[in-house]
Amino acid sequence: MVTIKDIAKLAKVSPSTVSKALNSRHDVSEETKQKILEIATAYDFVPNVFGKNLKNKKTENIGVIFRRETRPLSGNPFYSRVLEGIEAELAINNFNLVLHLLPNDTNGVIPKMIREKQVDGVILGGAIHEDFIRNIRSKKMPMVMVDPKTPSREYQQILIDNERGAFLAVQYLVERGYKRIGFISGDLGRESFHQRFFGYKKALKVYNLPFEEELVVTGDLEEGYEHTKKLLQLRNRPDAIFATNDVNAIYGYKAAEDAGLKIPDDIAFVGFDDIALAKMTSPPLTTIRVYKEELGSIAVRNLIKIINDEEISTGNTLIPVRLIERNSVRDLKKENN
Amino acid sequence: MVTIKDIAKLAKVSPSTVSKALNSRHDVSEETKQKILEIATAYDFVPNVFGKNLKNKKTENIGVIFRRETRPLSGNPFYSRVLEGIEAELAINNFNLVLHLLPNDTNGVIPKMIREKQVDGVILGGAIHEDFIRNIRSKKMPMVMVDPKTPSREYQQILIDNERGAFLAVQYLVERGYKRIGFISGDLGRESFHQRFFGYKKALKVYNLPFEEELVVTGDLEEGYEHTKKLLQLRNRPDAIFATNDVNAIYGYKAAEDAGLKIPDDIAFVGFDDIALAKMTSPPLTTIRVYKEELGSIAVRNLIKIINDEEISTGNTLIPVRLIERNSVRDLKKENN
DNA sequence: CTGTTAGCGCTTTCAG
DNA sequence: CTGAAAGCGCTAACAG
Repeated sequence: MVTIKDIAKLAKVSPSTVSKALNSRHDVSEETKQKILEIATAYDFVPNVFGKNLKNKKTENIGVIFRRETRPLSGNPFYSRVLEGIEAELAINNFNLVLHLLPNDTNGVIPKMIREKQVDGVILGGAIHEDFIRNIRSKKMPMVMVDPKTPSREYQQILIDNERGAFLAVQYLVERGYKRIGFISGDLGRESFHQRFFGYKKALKVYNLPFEEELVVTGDLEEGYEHTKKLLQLRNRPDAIFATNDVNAIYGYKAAEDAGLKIPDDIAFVGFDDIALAKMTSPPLTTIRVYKEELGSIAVRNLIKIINDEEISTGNTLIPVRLIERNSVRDLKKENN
Repeated sequence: MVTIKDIAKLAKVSPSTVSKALNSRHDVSEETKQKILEIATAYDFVPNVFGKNLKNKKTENIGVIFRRETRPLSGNPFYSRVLEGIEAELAINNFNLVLHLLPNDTNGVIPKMIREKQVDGVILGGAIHEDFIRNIRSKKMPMVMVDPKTPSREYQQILIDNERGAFLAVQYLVERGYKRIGFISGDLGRESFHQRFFGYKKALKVYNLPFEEELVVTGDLEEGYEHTKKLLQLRNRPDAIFATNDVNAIYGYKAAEDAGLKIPDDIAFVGFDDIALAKMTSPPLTTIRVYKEELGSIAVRNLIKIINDEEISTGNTLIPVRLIERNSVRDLKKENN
């Protein structure tokens, strides 16, 4: 292991001069700096992070904490994409990504990396328990939350434009002639779903459609099958279903098929998230695209700003969404002409 | 930030005694040790990793490097599960997980964590380029490879029992009366697929079925649609298809449907991997289950042994597989009676 | 512009 | 059994 001392000896200067040269300080002559840099590269010198960090109290590590979802289908396709966005952005900014997955039974144990202060900041994602968040915050660690379970003004949050996404979905259906639009969703206690519900109601109001309690079924993240079944058993069943996540929509497909209905001929579906699977189903699912990598990338950029004190550590960032048209909705109006 | 010095002062002993007490050295009296430990907990003392590591040259970090696949569907469902297995096992062993995803255009740049020696060892996964692996090995970093693209005896590999898996799949079909079994796969240059091909041929031989070149179609990871289509256009089309990964099988479903065939009535499918999606398709896919978390967990355990010099750094570990019976194959024999 | 000195927090001799 | 001293690799303050 070649150290700064070795380089100093080779360059016939003092270690501090080497340090200055390597860190592009201004109090070194261009000449010696060049010589030192040459030798450093020649000997493949890499500064020891631990020596460095002991001094500057910077780790160049960012912690990423996601909740591990029980059902692999629900959490993964979404969060693994967010993670990719985070990873790419961190790599660009020369940070290491230290990953920790939280067991579902949030046992409140603070992860090693936080306890031992091995990260300069942390990004949280998924339905993380409030107690855990409070624990982290008590450590005064810079932090950013991606798609939080509950809203808060006490730390930075990167949010999906859920309300608008839901509005777009319902609007799309209404404009194509659908009038009884079912709503199936995971627990509305989760902020994202709550906002999507709000967008759904808002669209109904804007288009003068009645809001009917019986068309709303919510519960577990992946109960789309049961939810859809319930809606289909109504005396006056919906002609379309808006699912607040794609996984639920896809389970809904199955319920519709089992009930002998053809999609989109007998019933239309619109999802939310645009997971990879959405375009592989038959028919491919019309859905609201969430820019998952973007969420991750913005989270990183904001966190870095907080760490560098360039930005206050609260406030929200809203990531836009977009409707992706596929084949799970037909245009009733066009066909009626 | 409370340091070992502070604790020393509070306990009225020297810093070195505190260090000994905290590390359960034997040259401290039980009495002082207890006192120190009490104070340490009372003041919520956590040793500074950087001070520690500067001394011991241990980082308590393990690097995990996966190749980021272009098509999210192919790599993710498999590797994100392996990653979960790795994470859980590392957490148990009190290591941090430092994640790095390799761009597809392996630009040969060594990740920061390796360059700066911030990890004690590294786990590689996915179709990683040979040059990159060589680069890492030149750093003399302990390493373990999960499901390697190419075999090697120069480092530890954690392998799936691919040959047996493929054998089981084909055997299952043969025993149910299938005689013309198509084989669709990603590139056979990838070791896992090559072994599955071997298992396929072996089973045919054991059951005295002819091996027919025209029934084998290989290529890109997710060309299952095209591959299946090609097989279905044969004058004498196969009565079953064995796909070396579930994603291909599921694309194959679509090709079969588009050709007006019912699964499993007109054609049977068996996949490989058992990704979460496999049981959600219609019909649910019979496939070979790979214990993905297990792969990750074993990788970690072996790597730790290598780091601790308890095990030589070469050799393979084979993870067993199992056939999961669902509804994409019917029993031709039973029905013929 | 350069080098000396001190110190980040911890561990490890080694003398007492 | 305890503590003083030295040092891991690096940086910063301050003389020169």
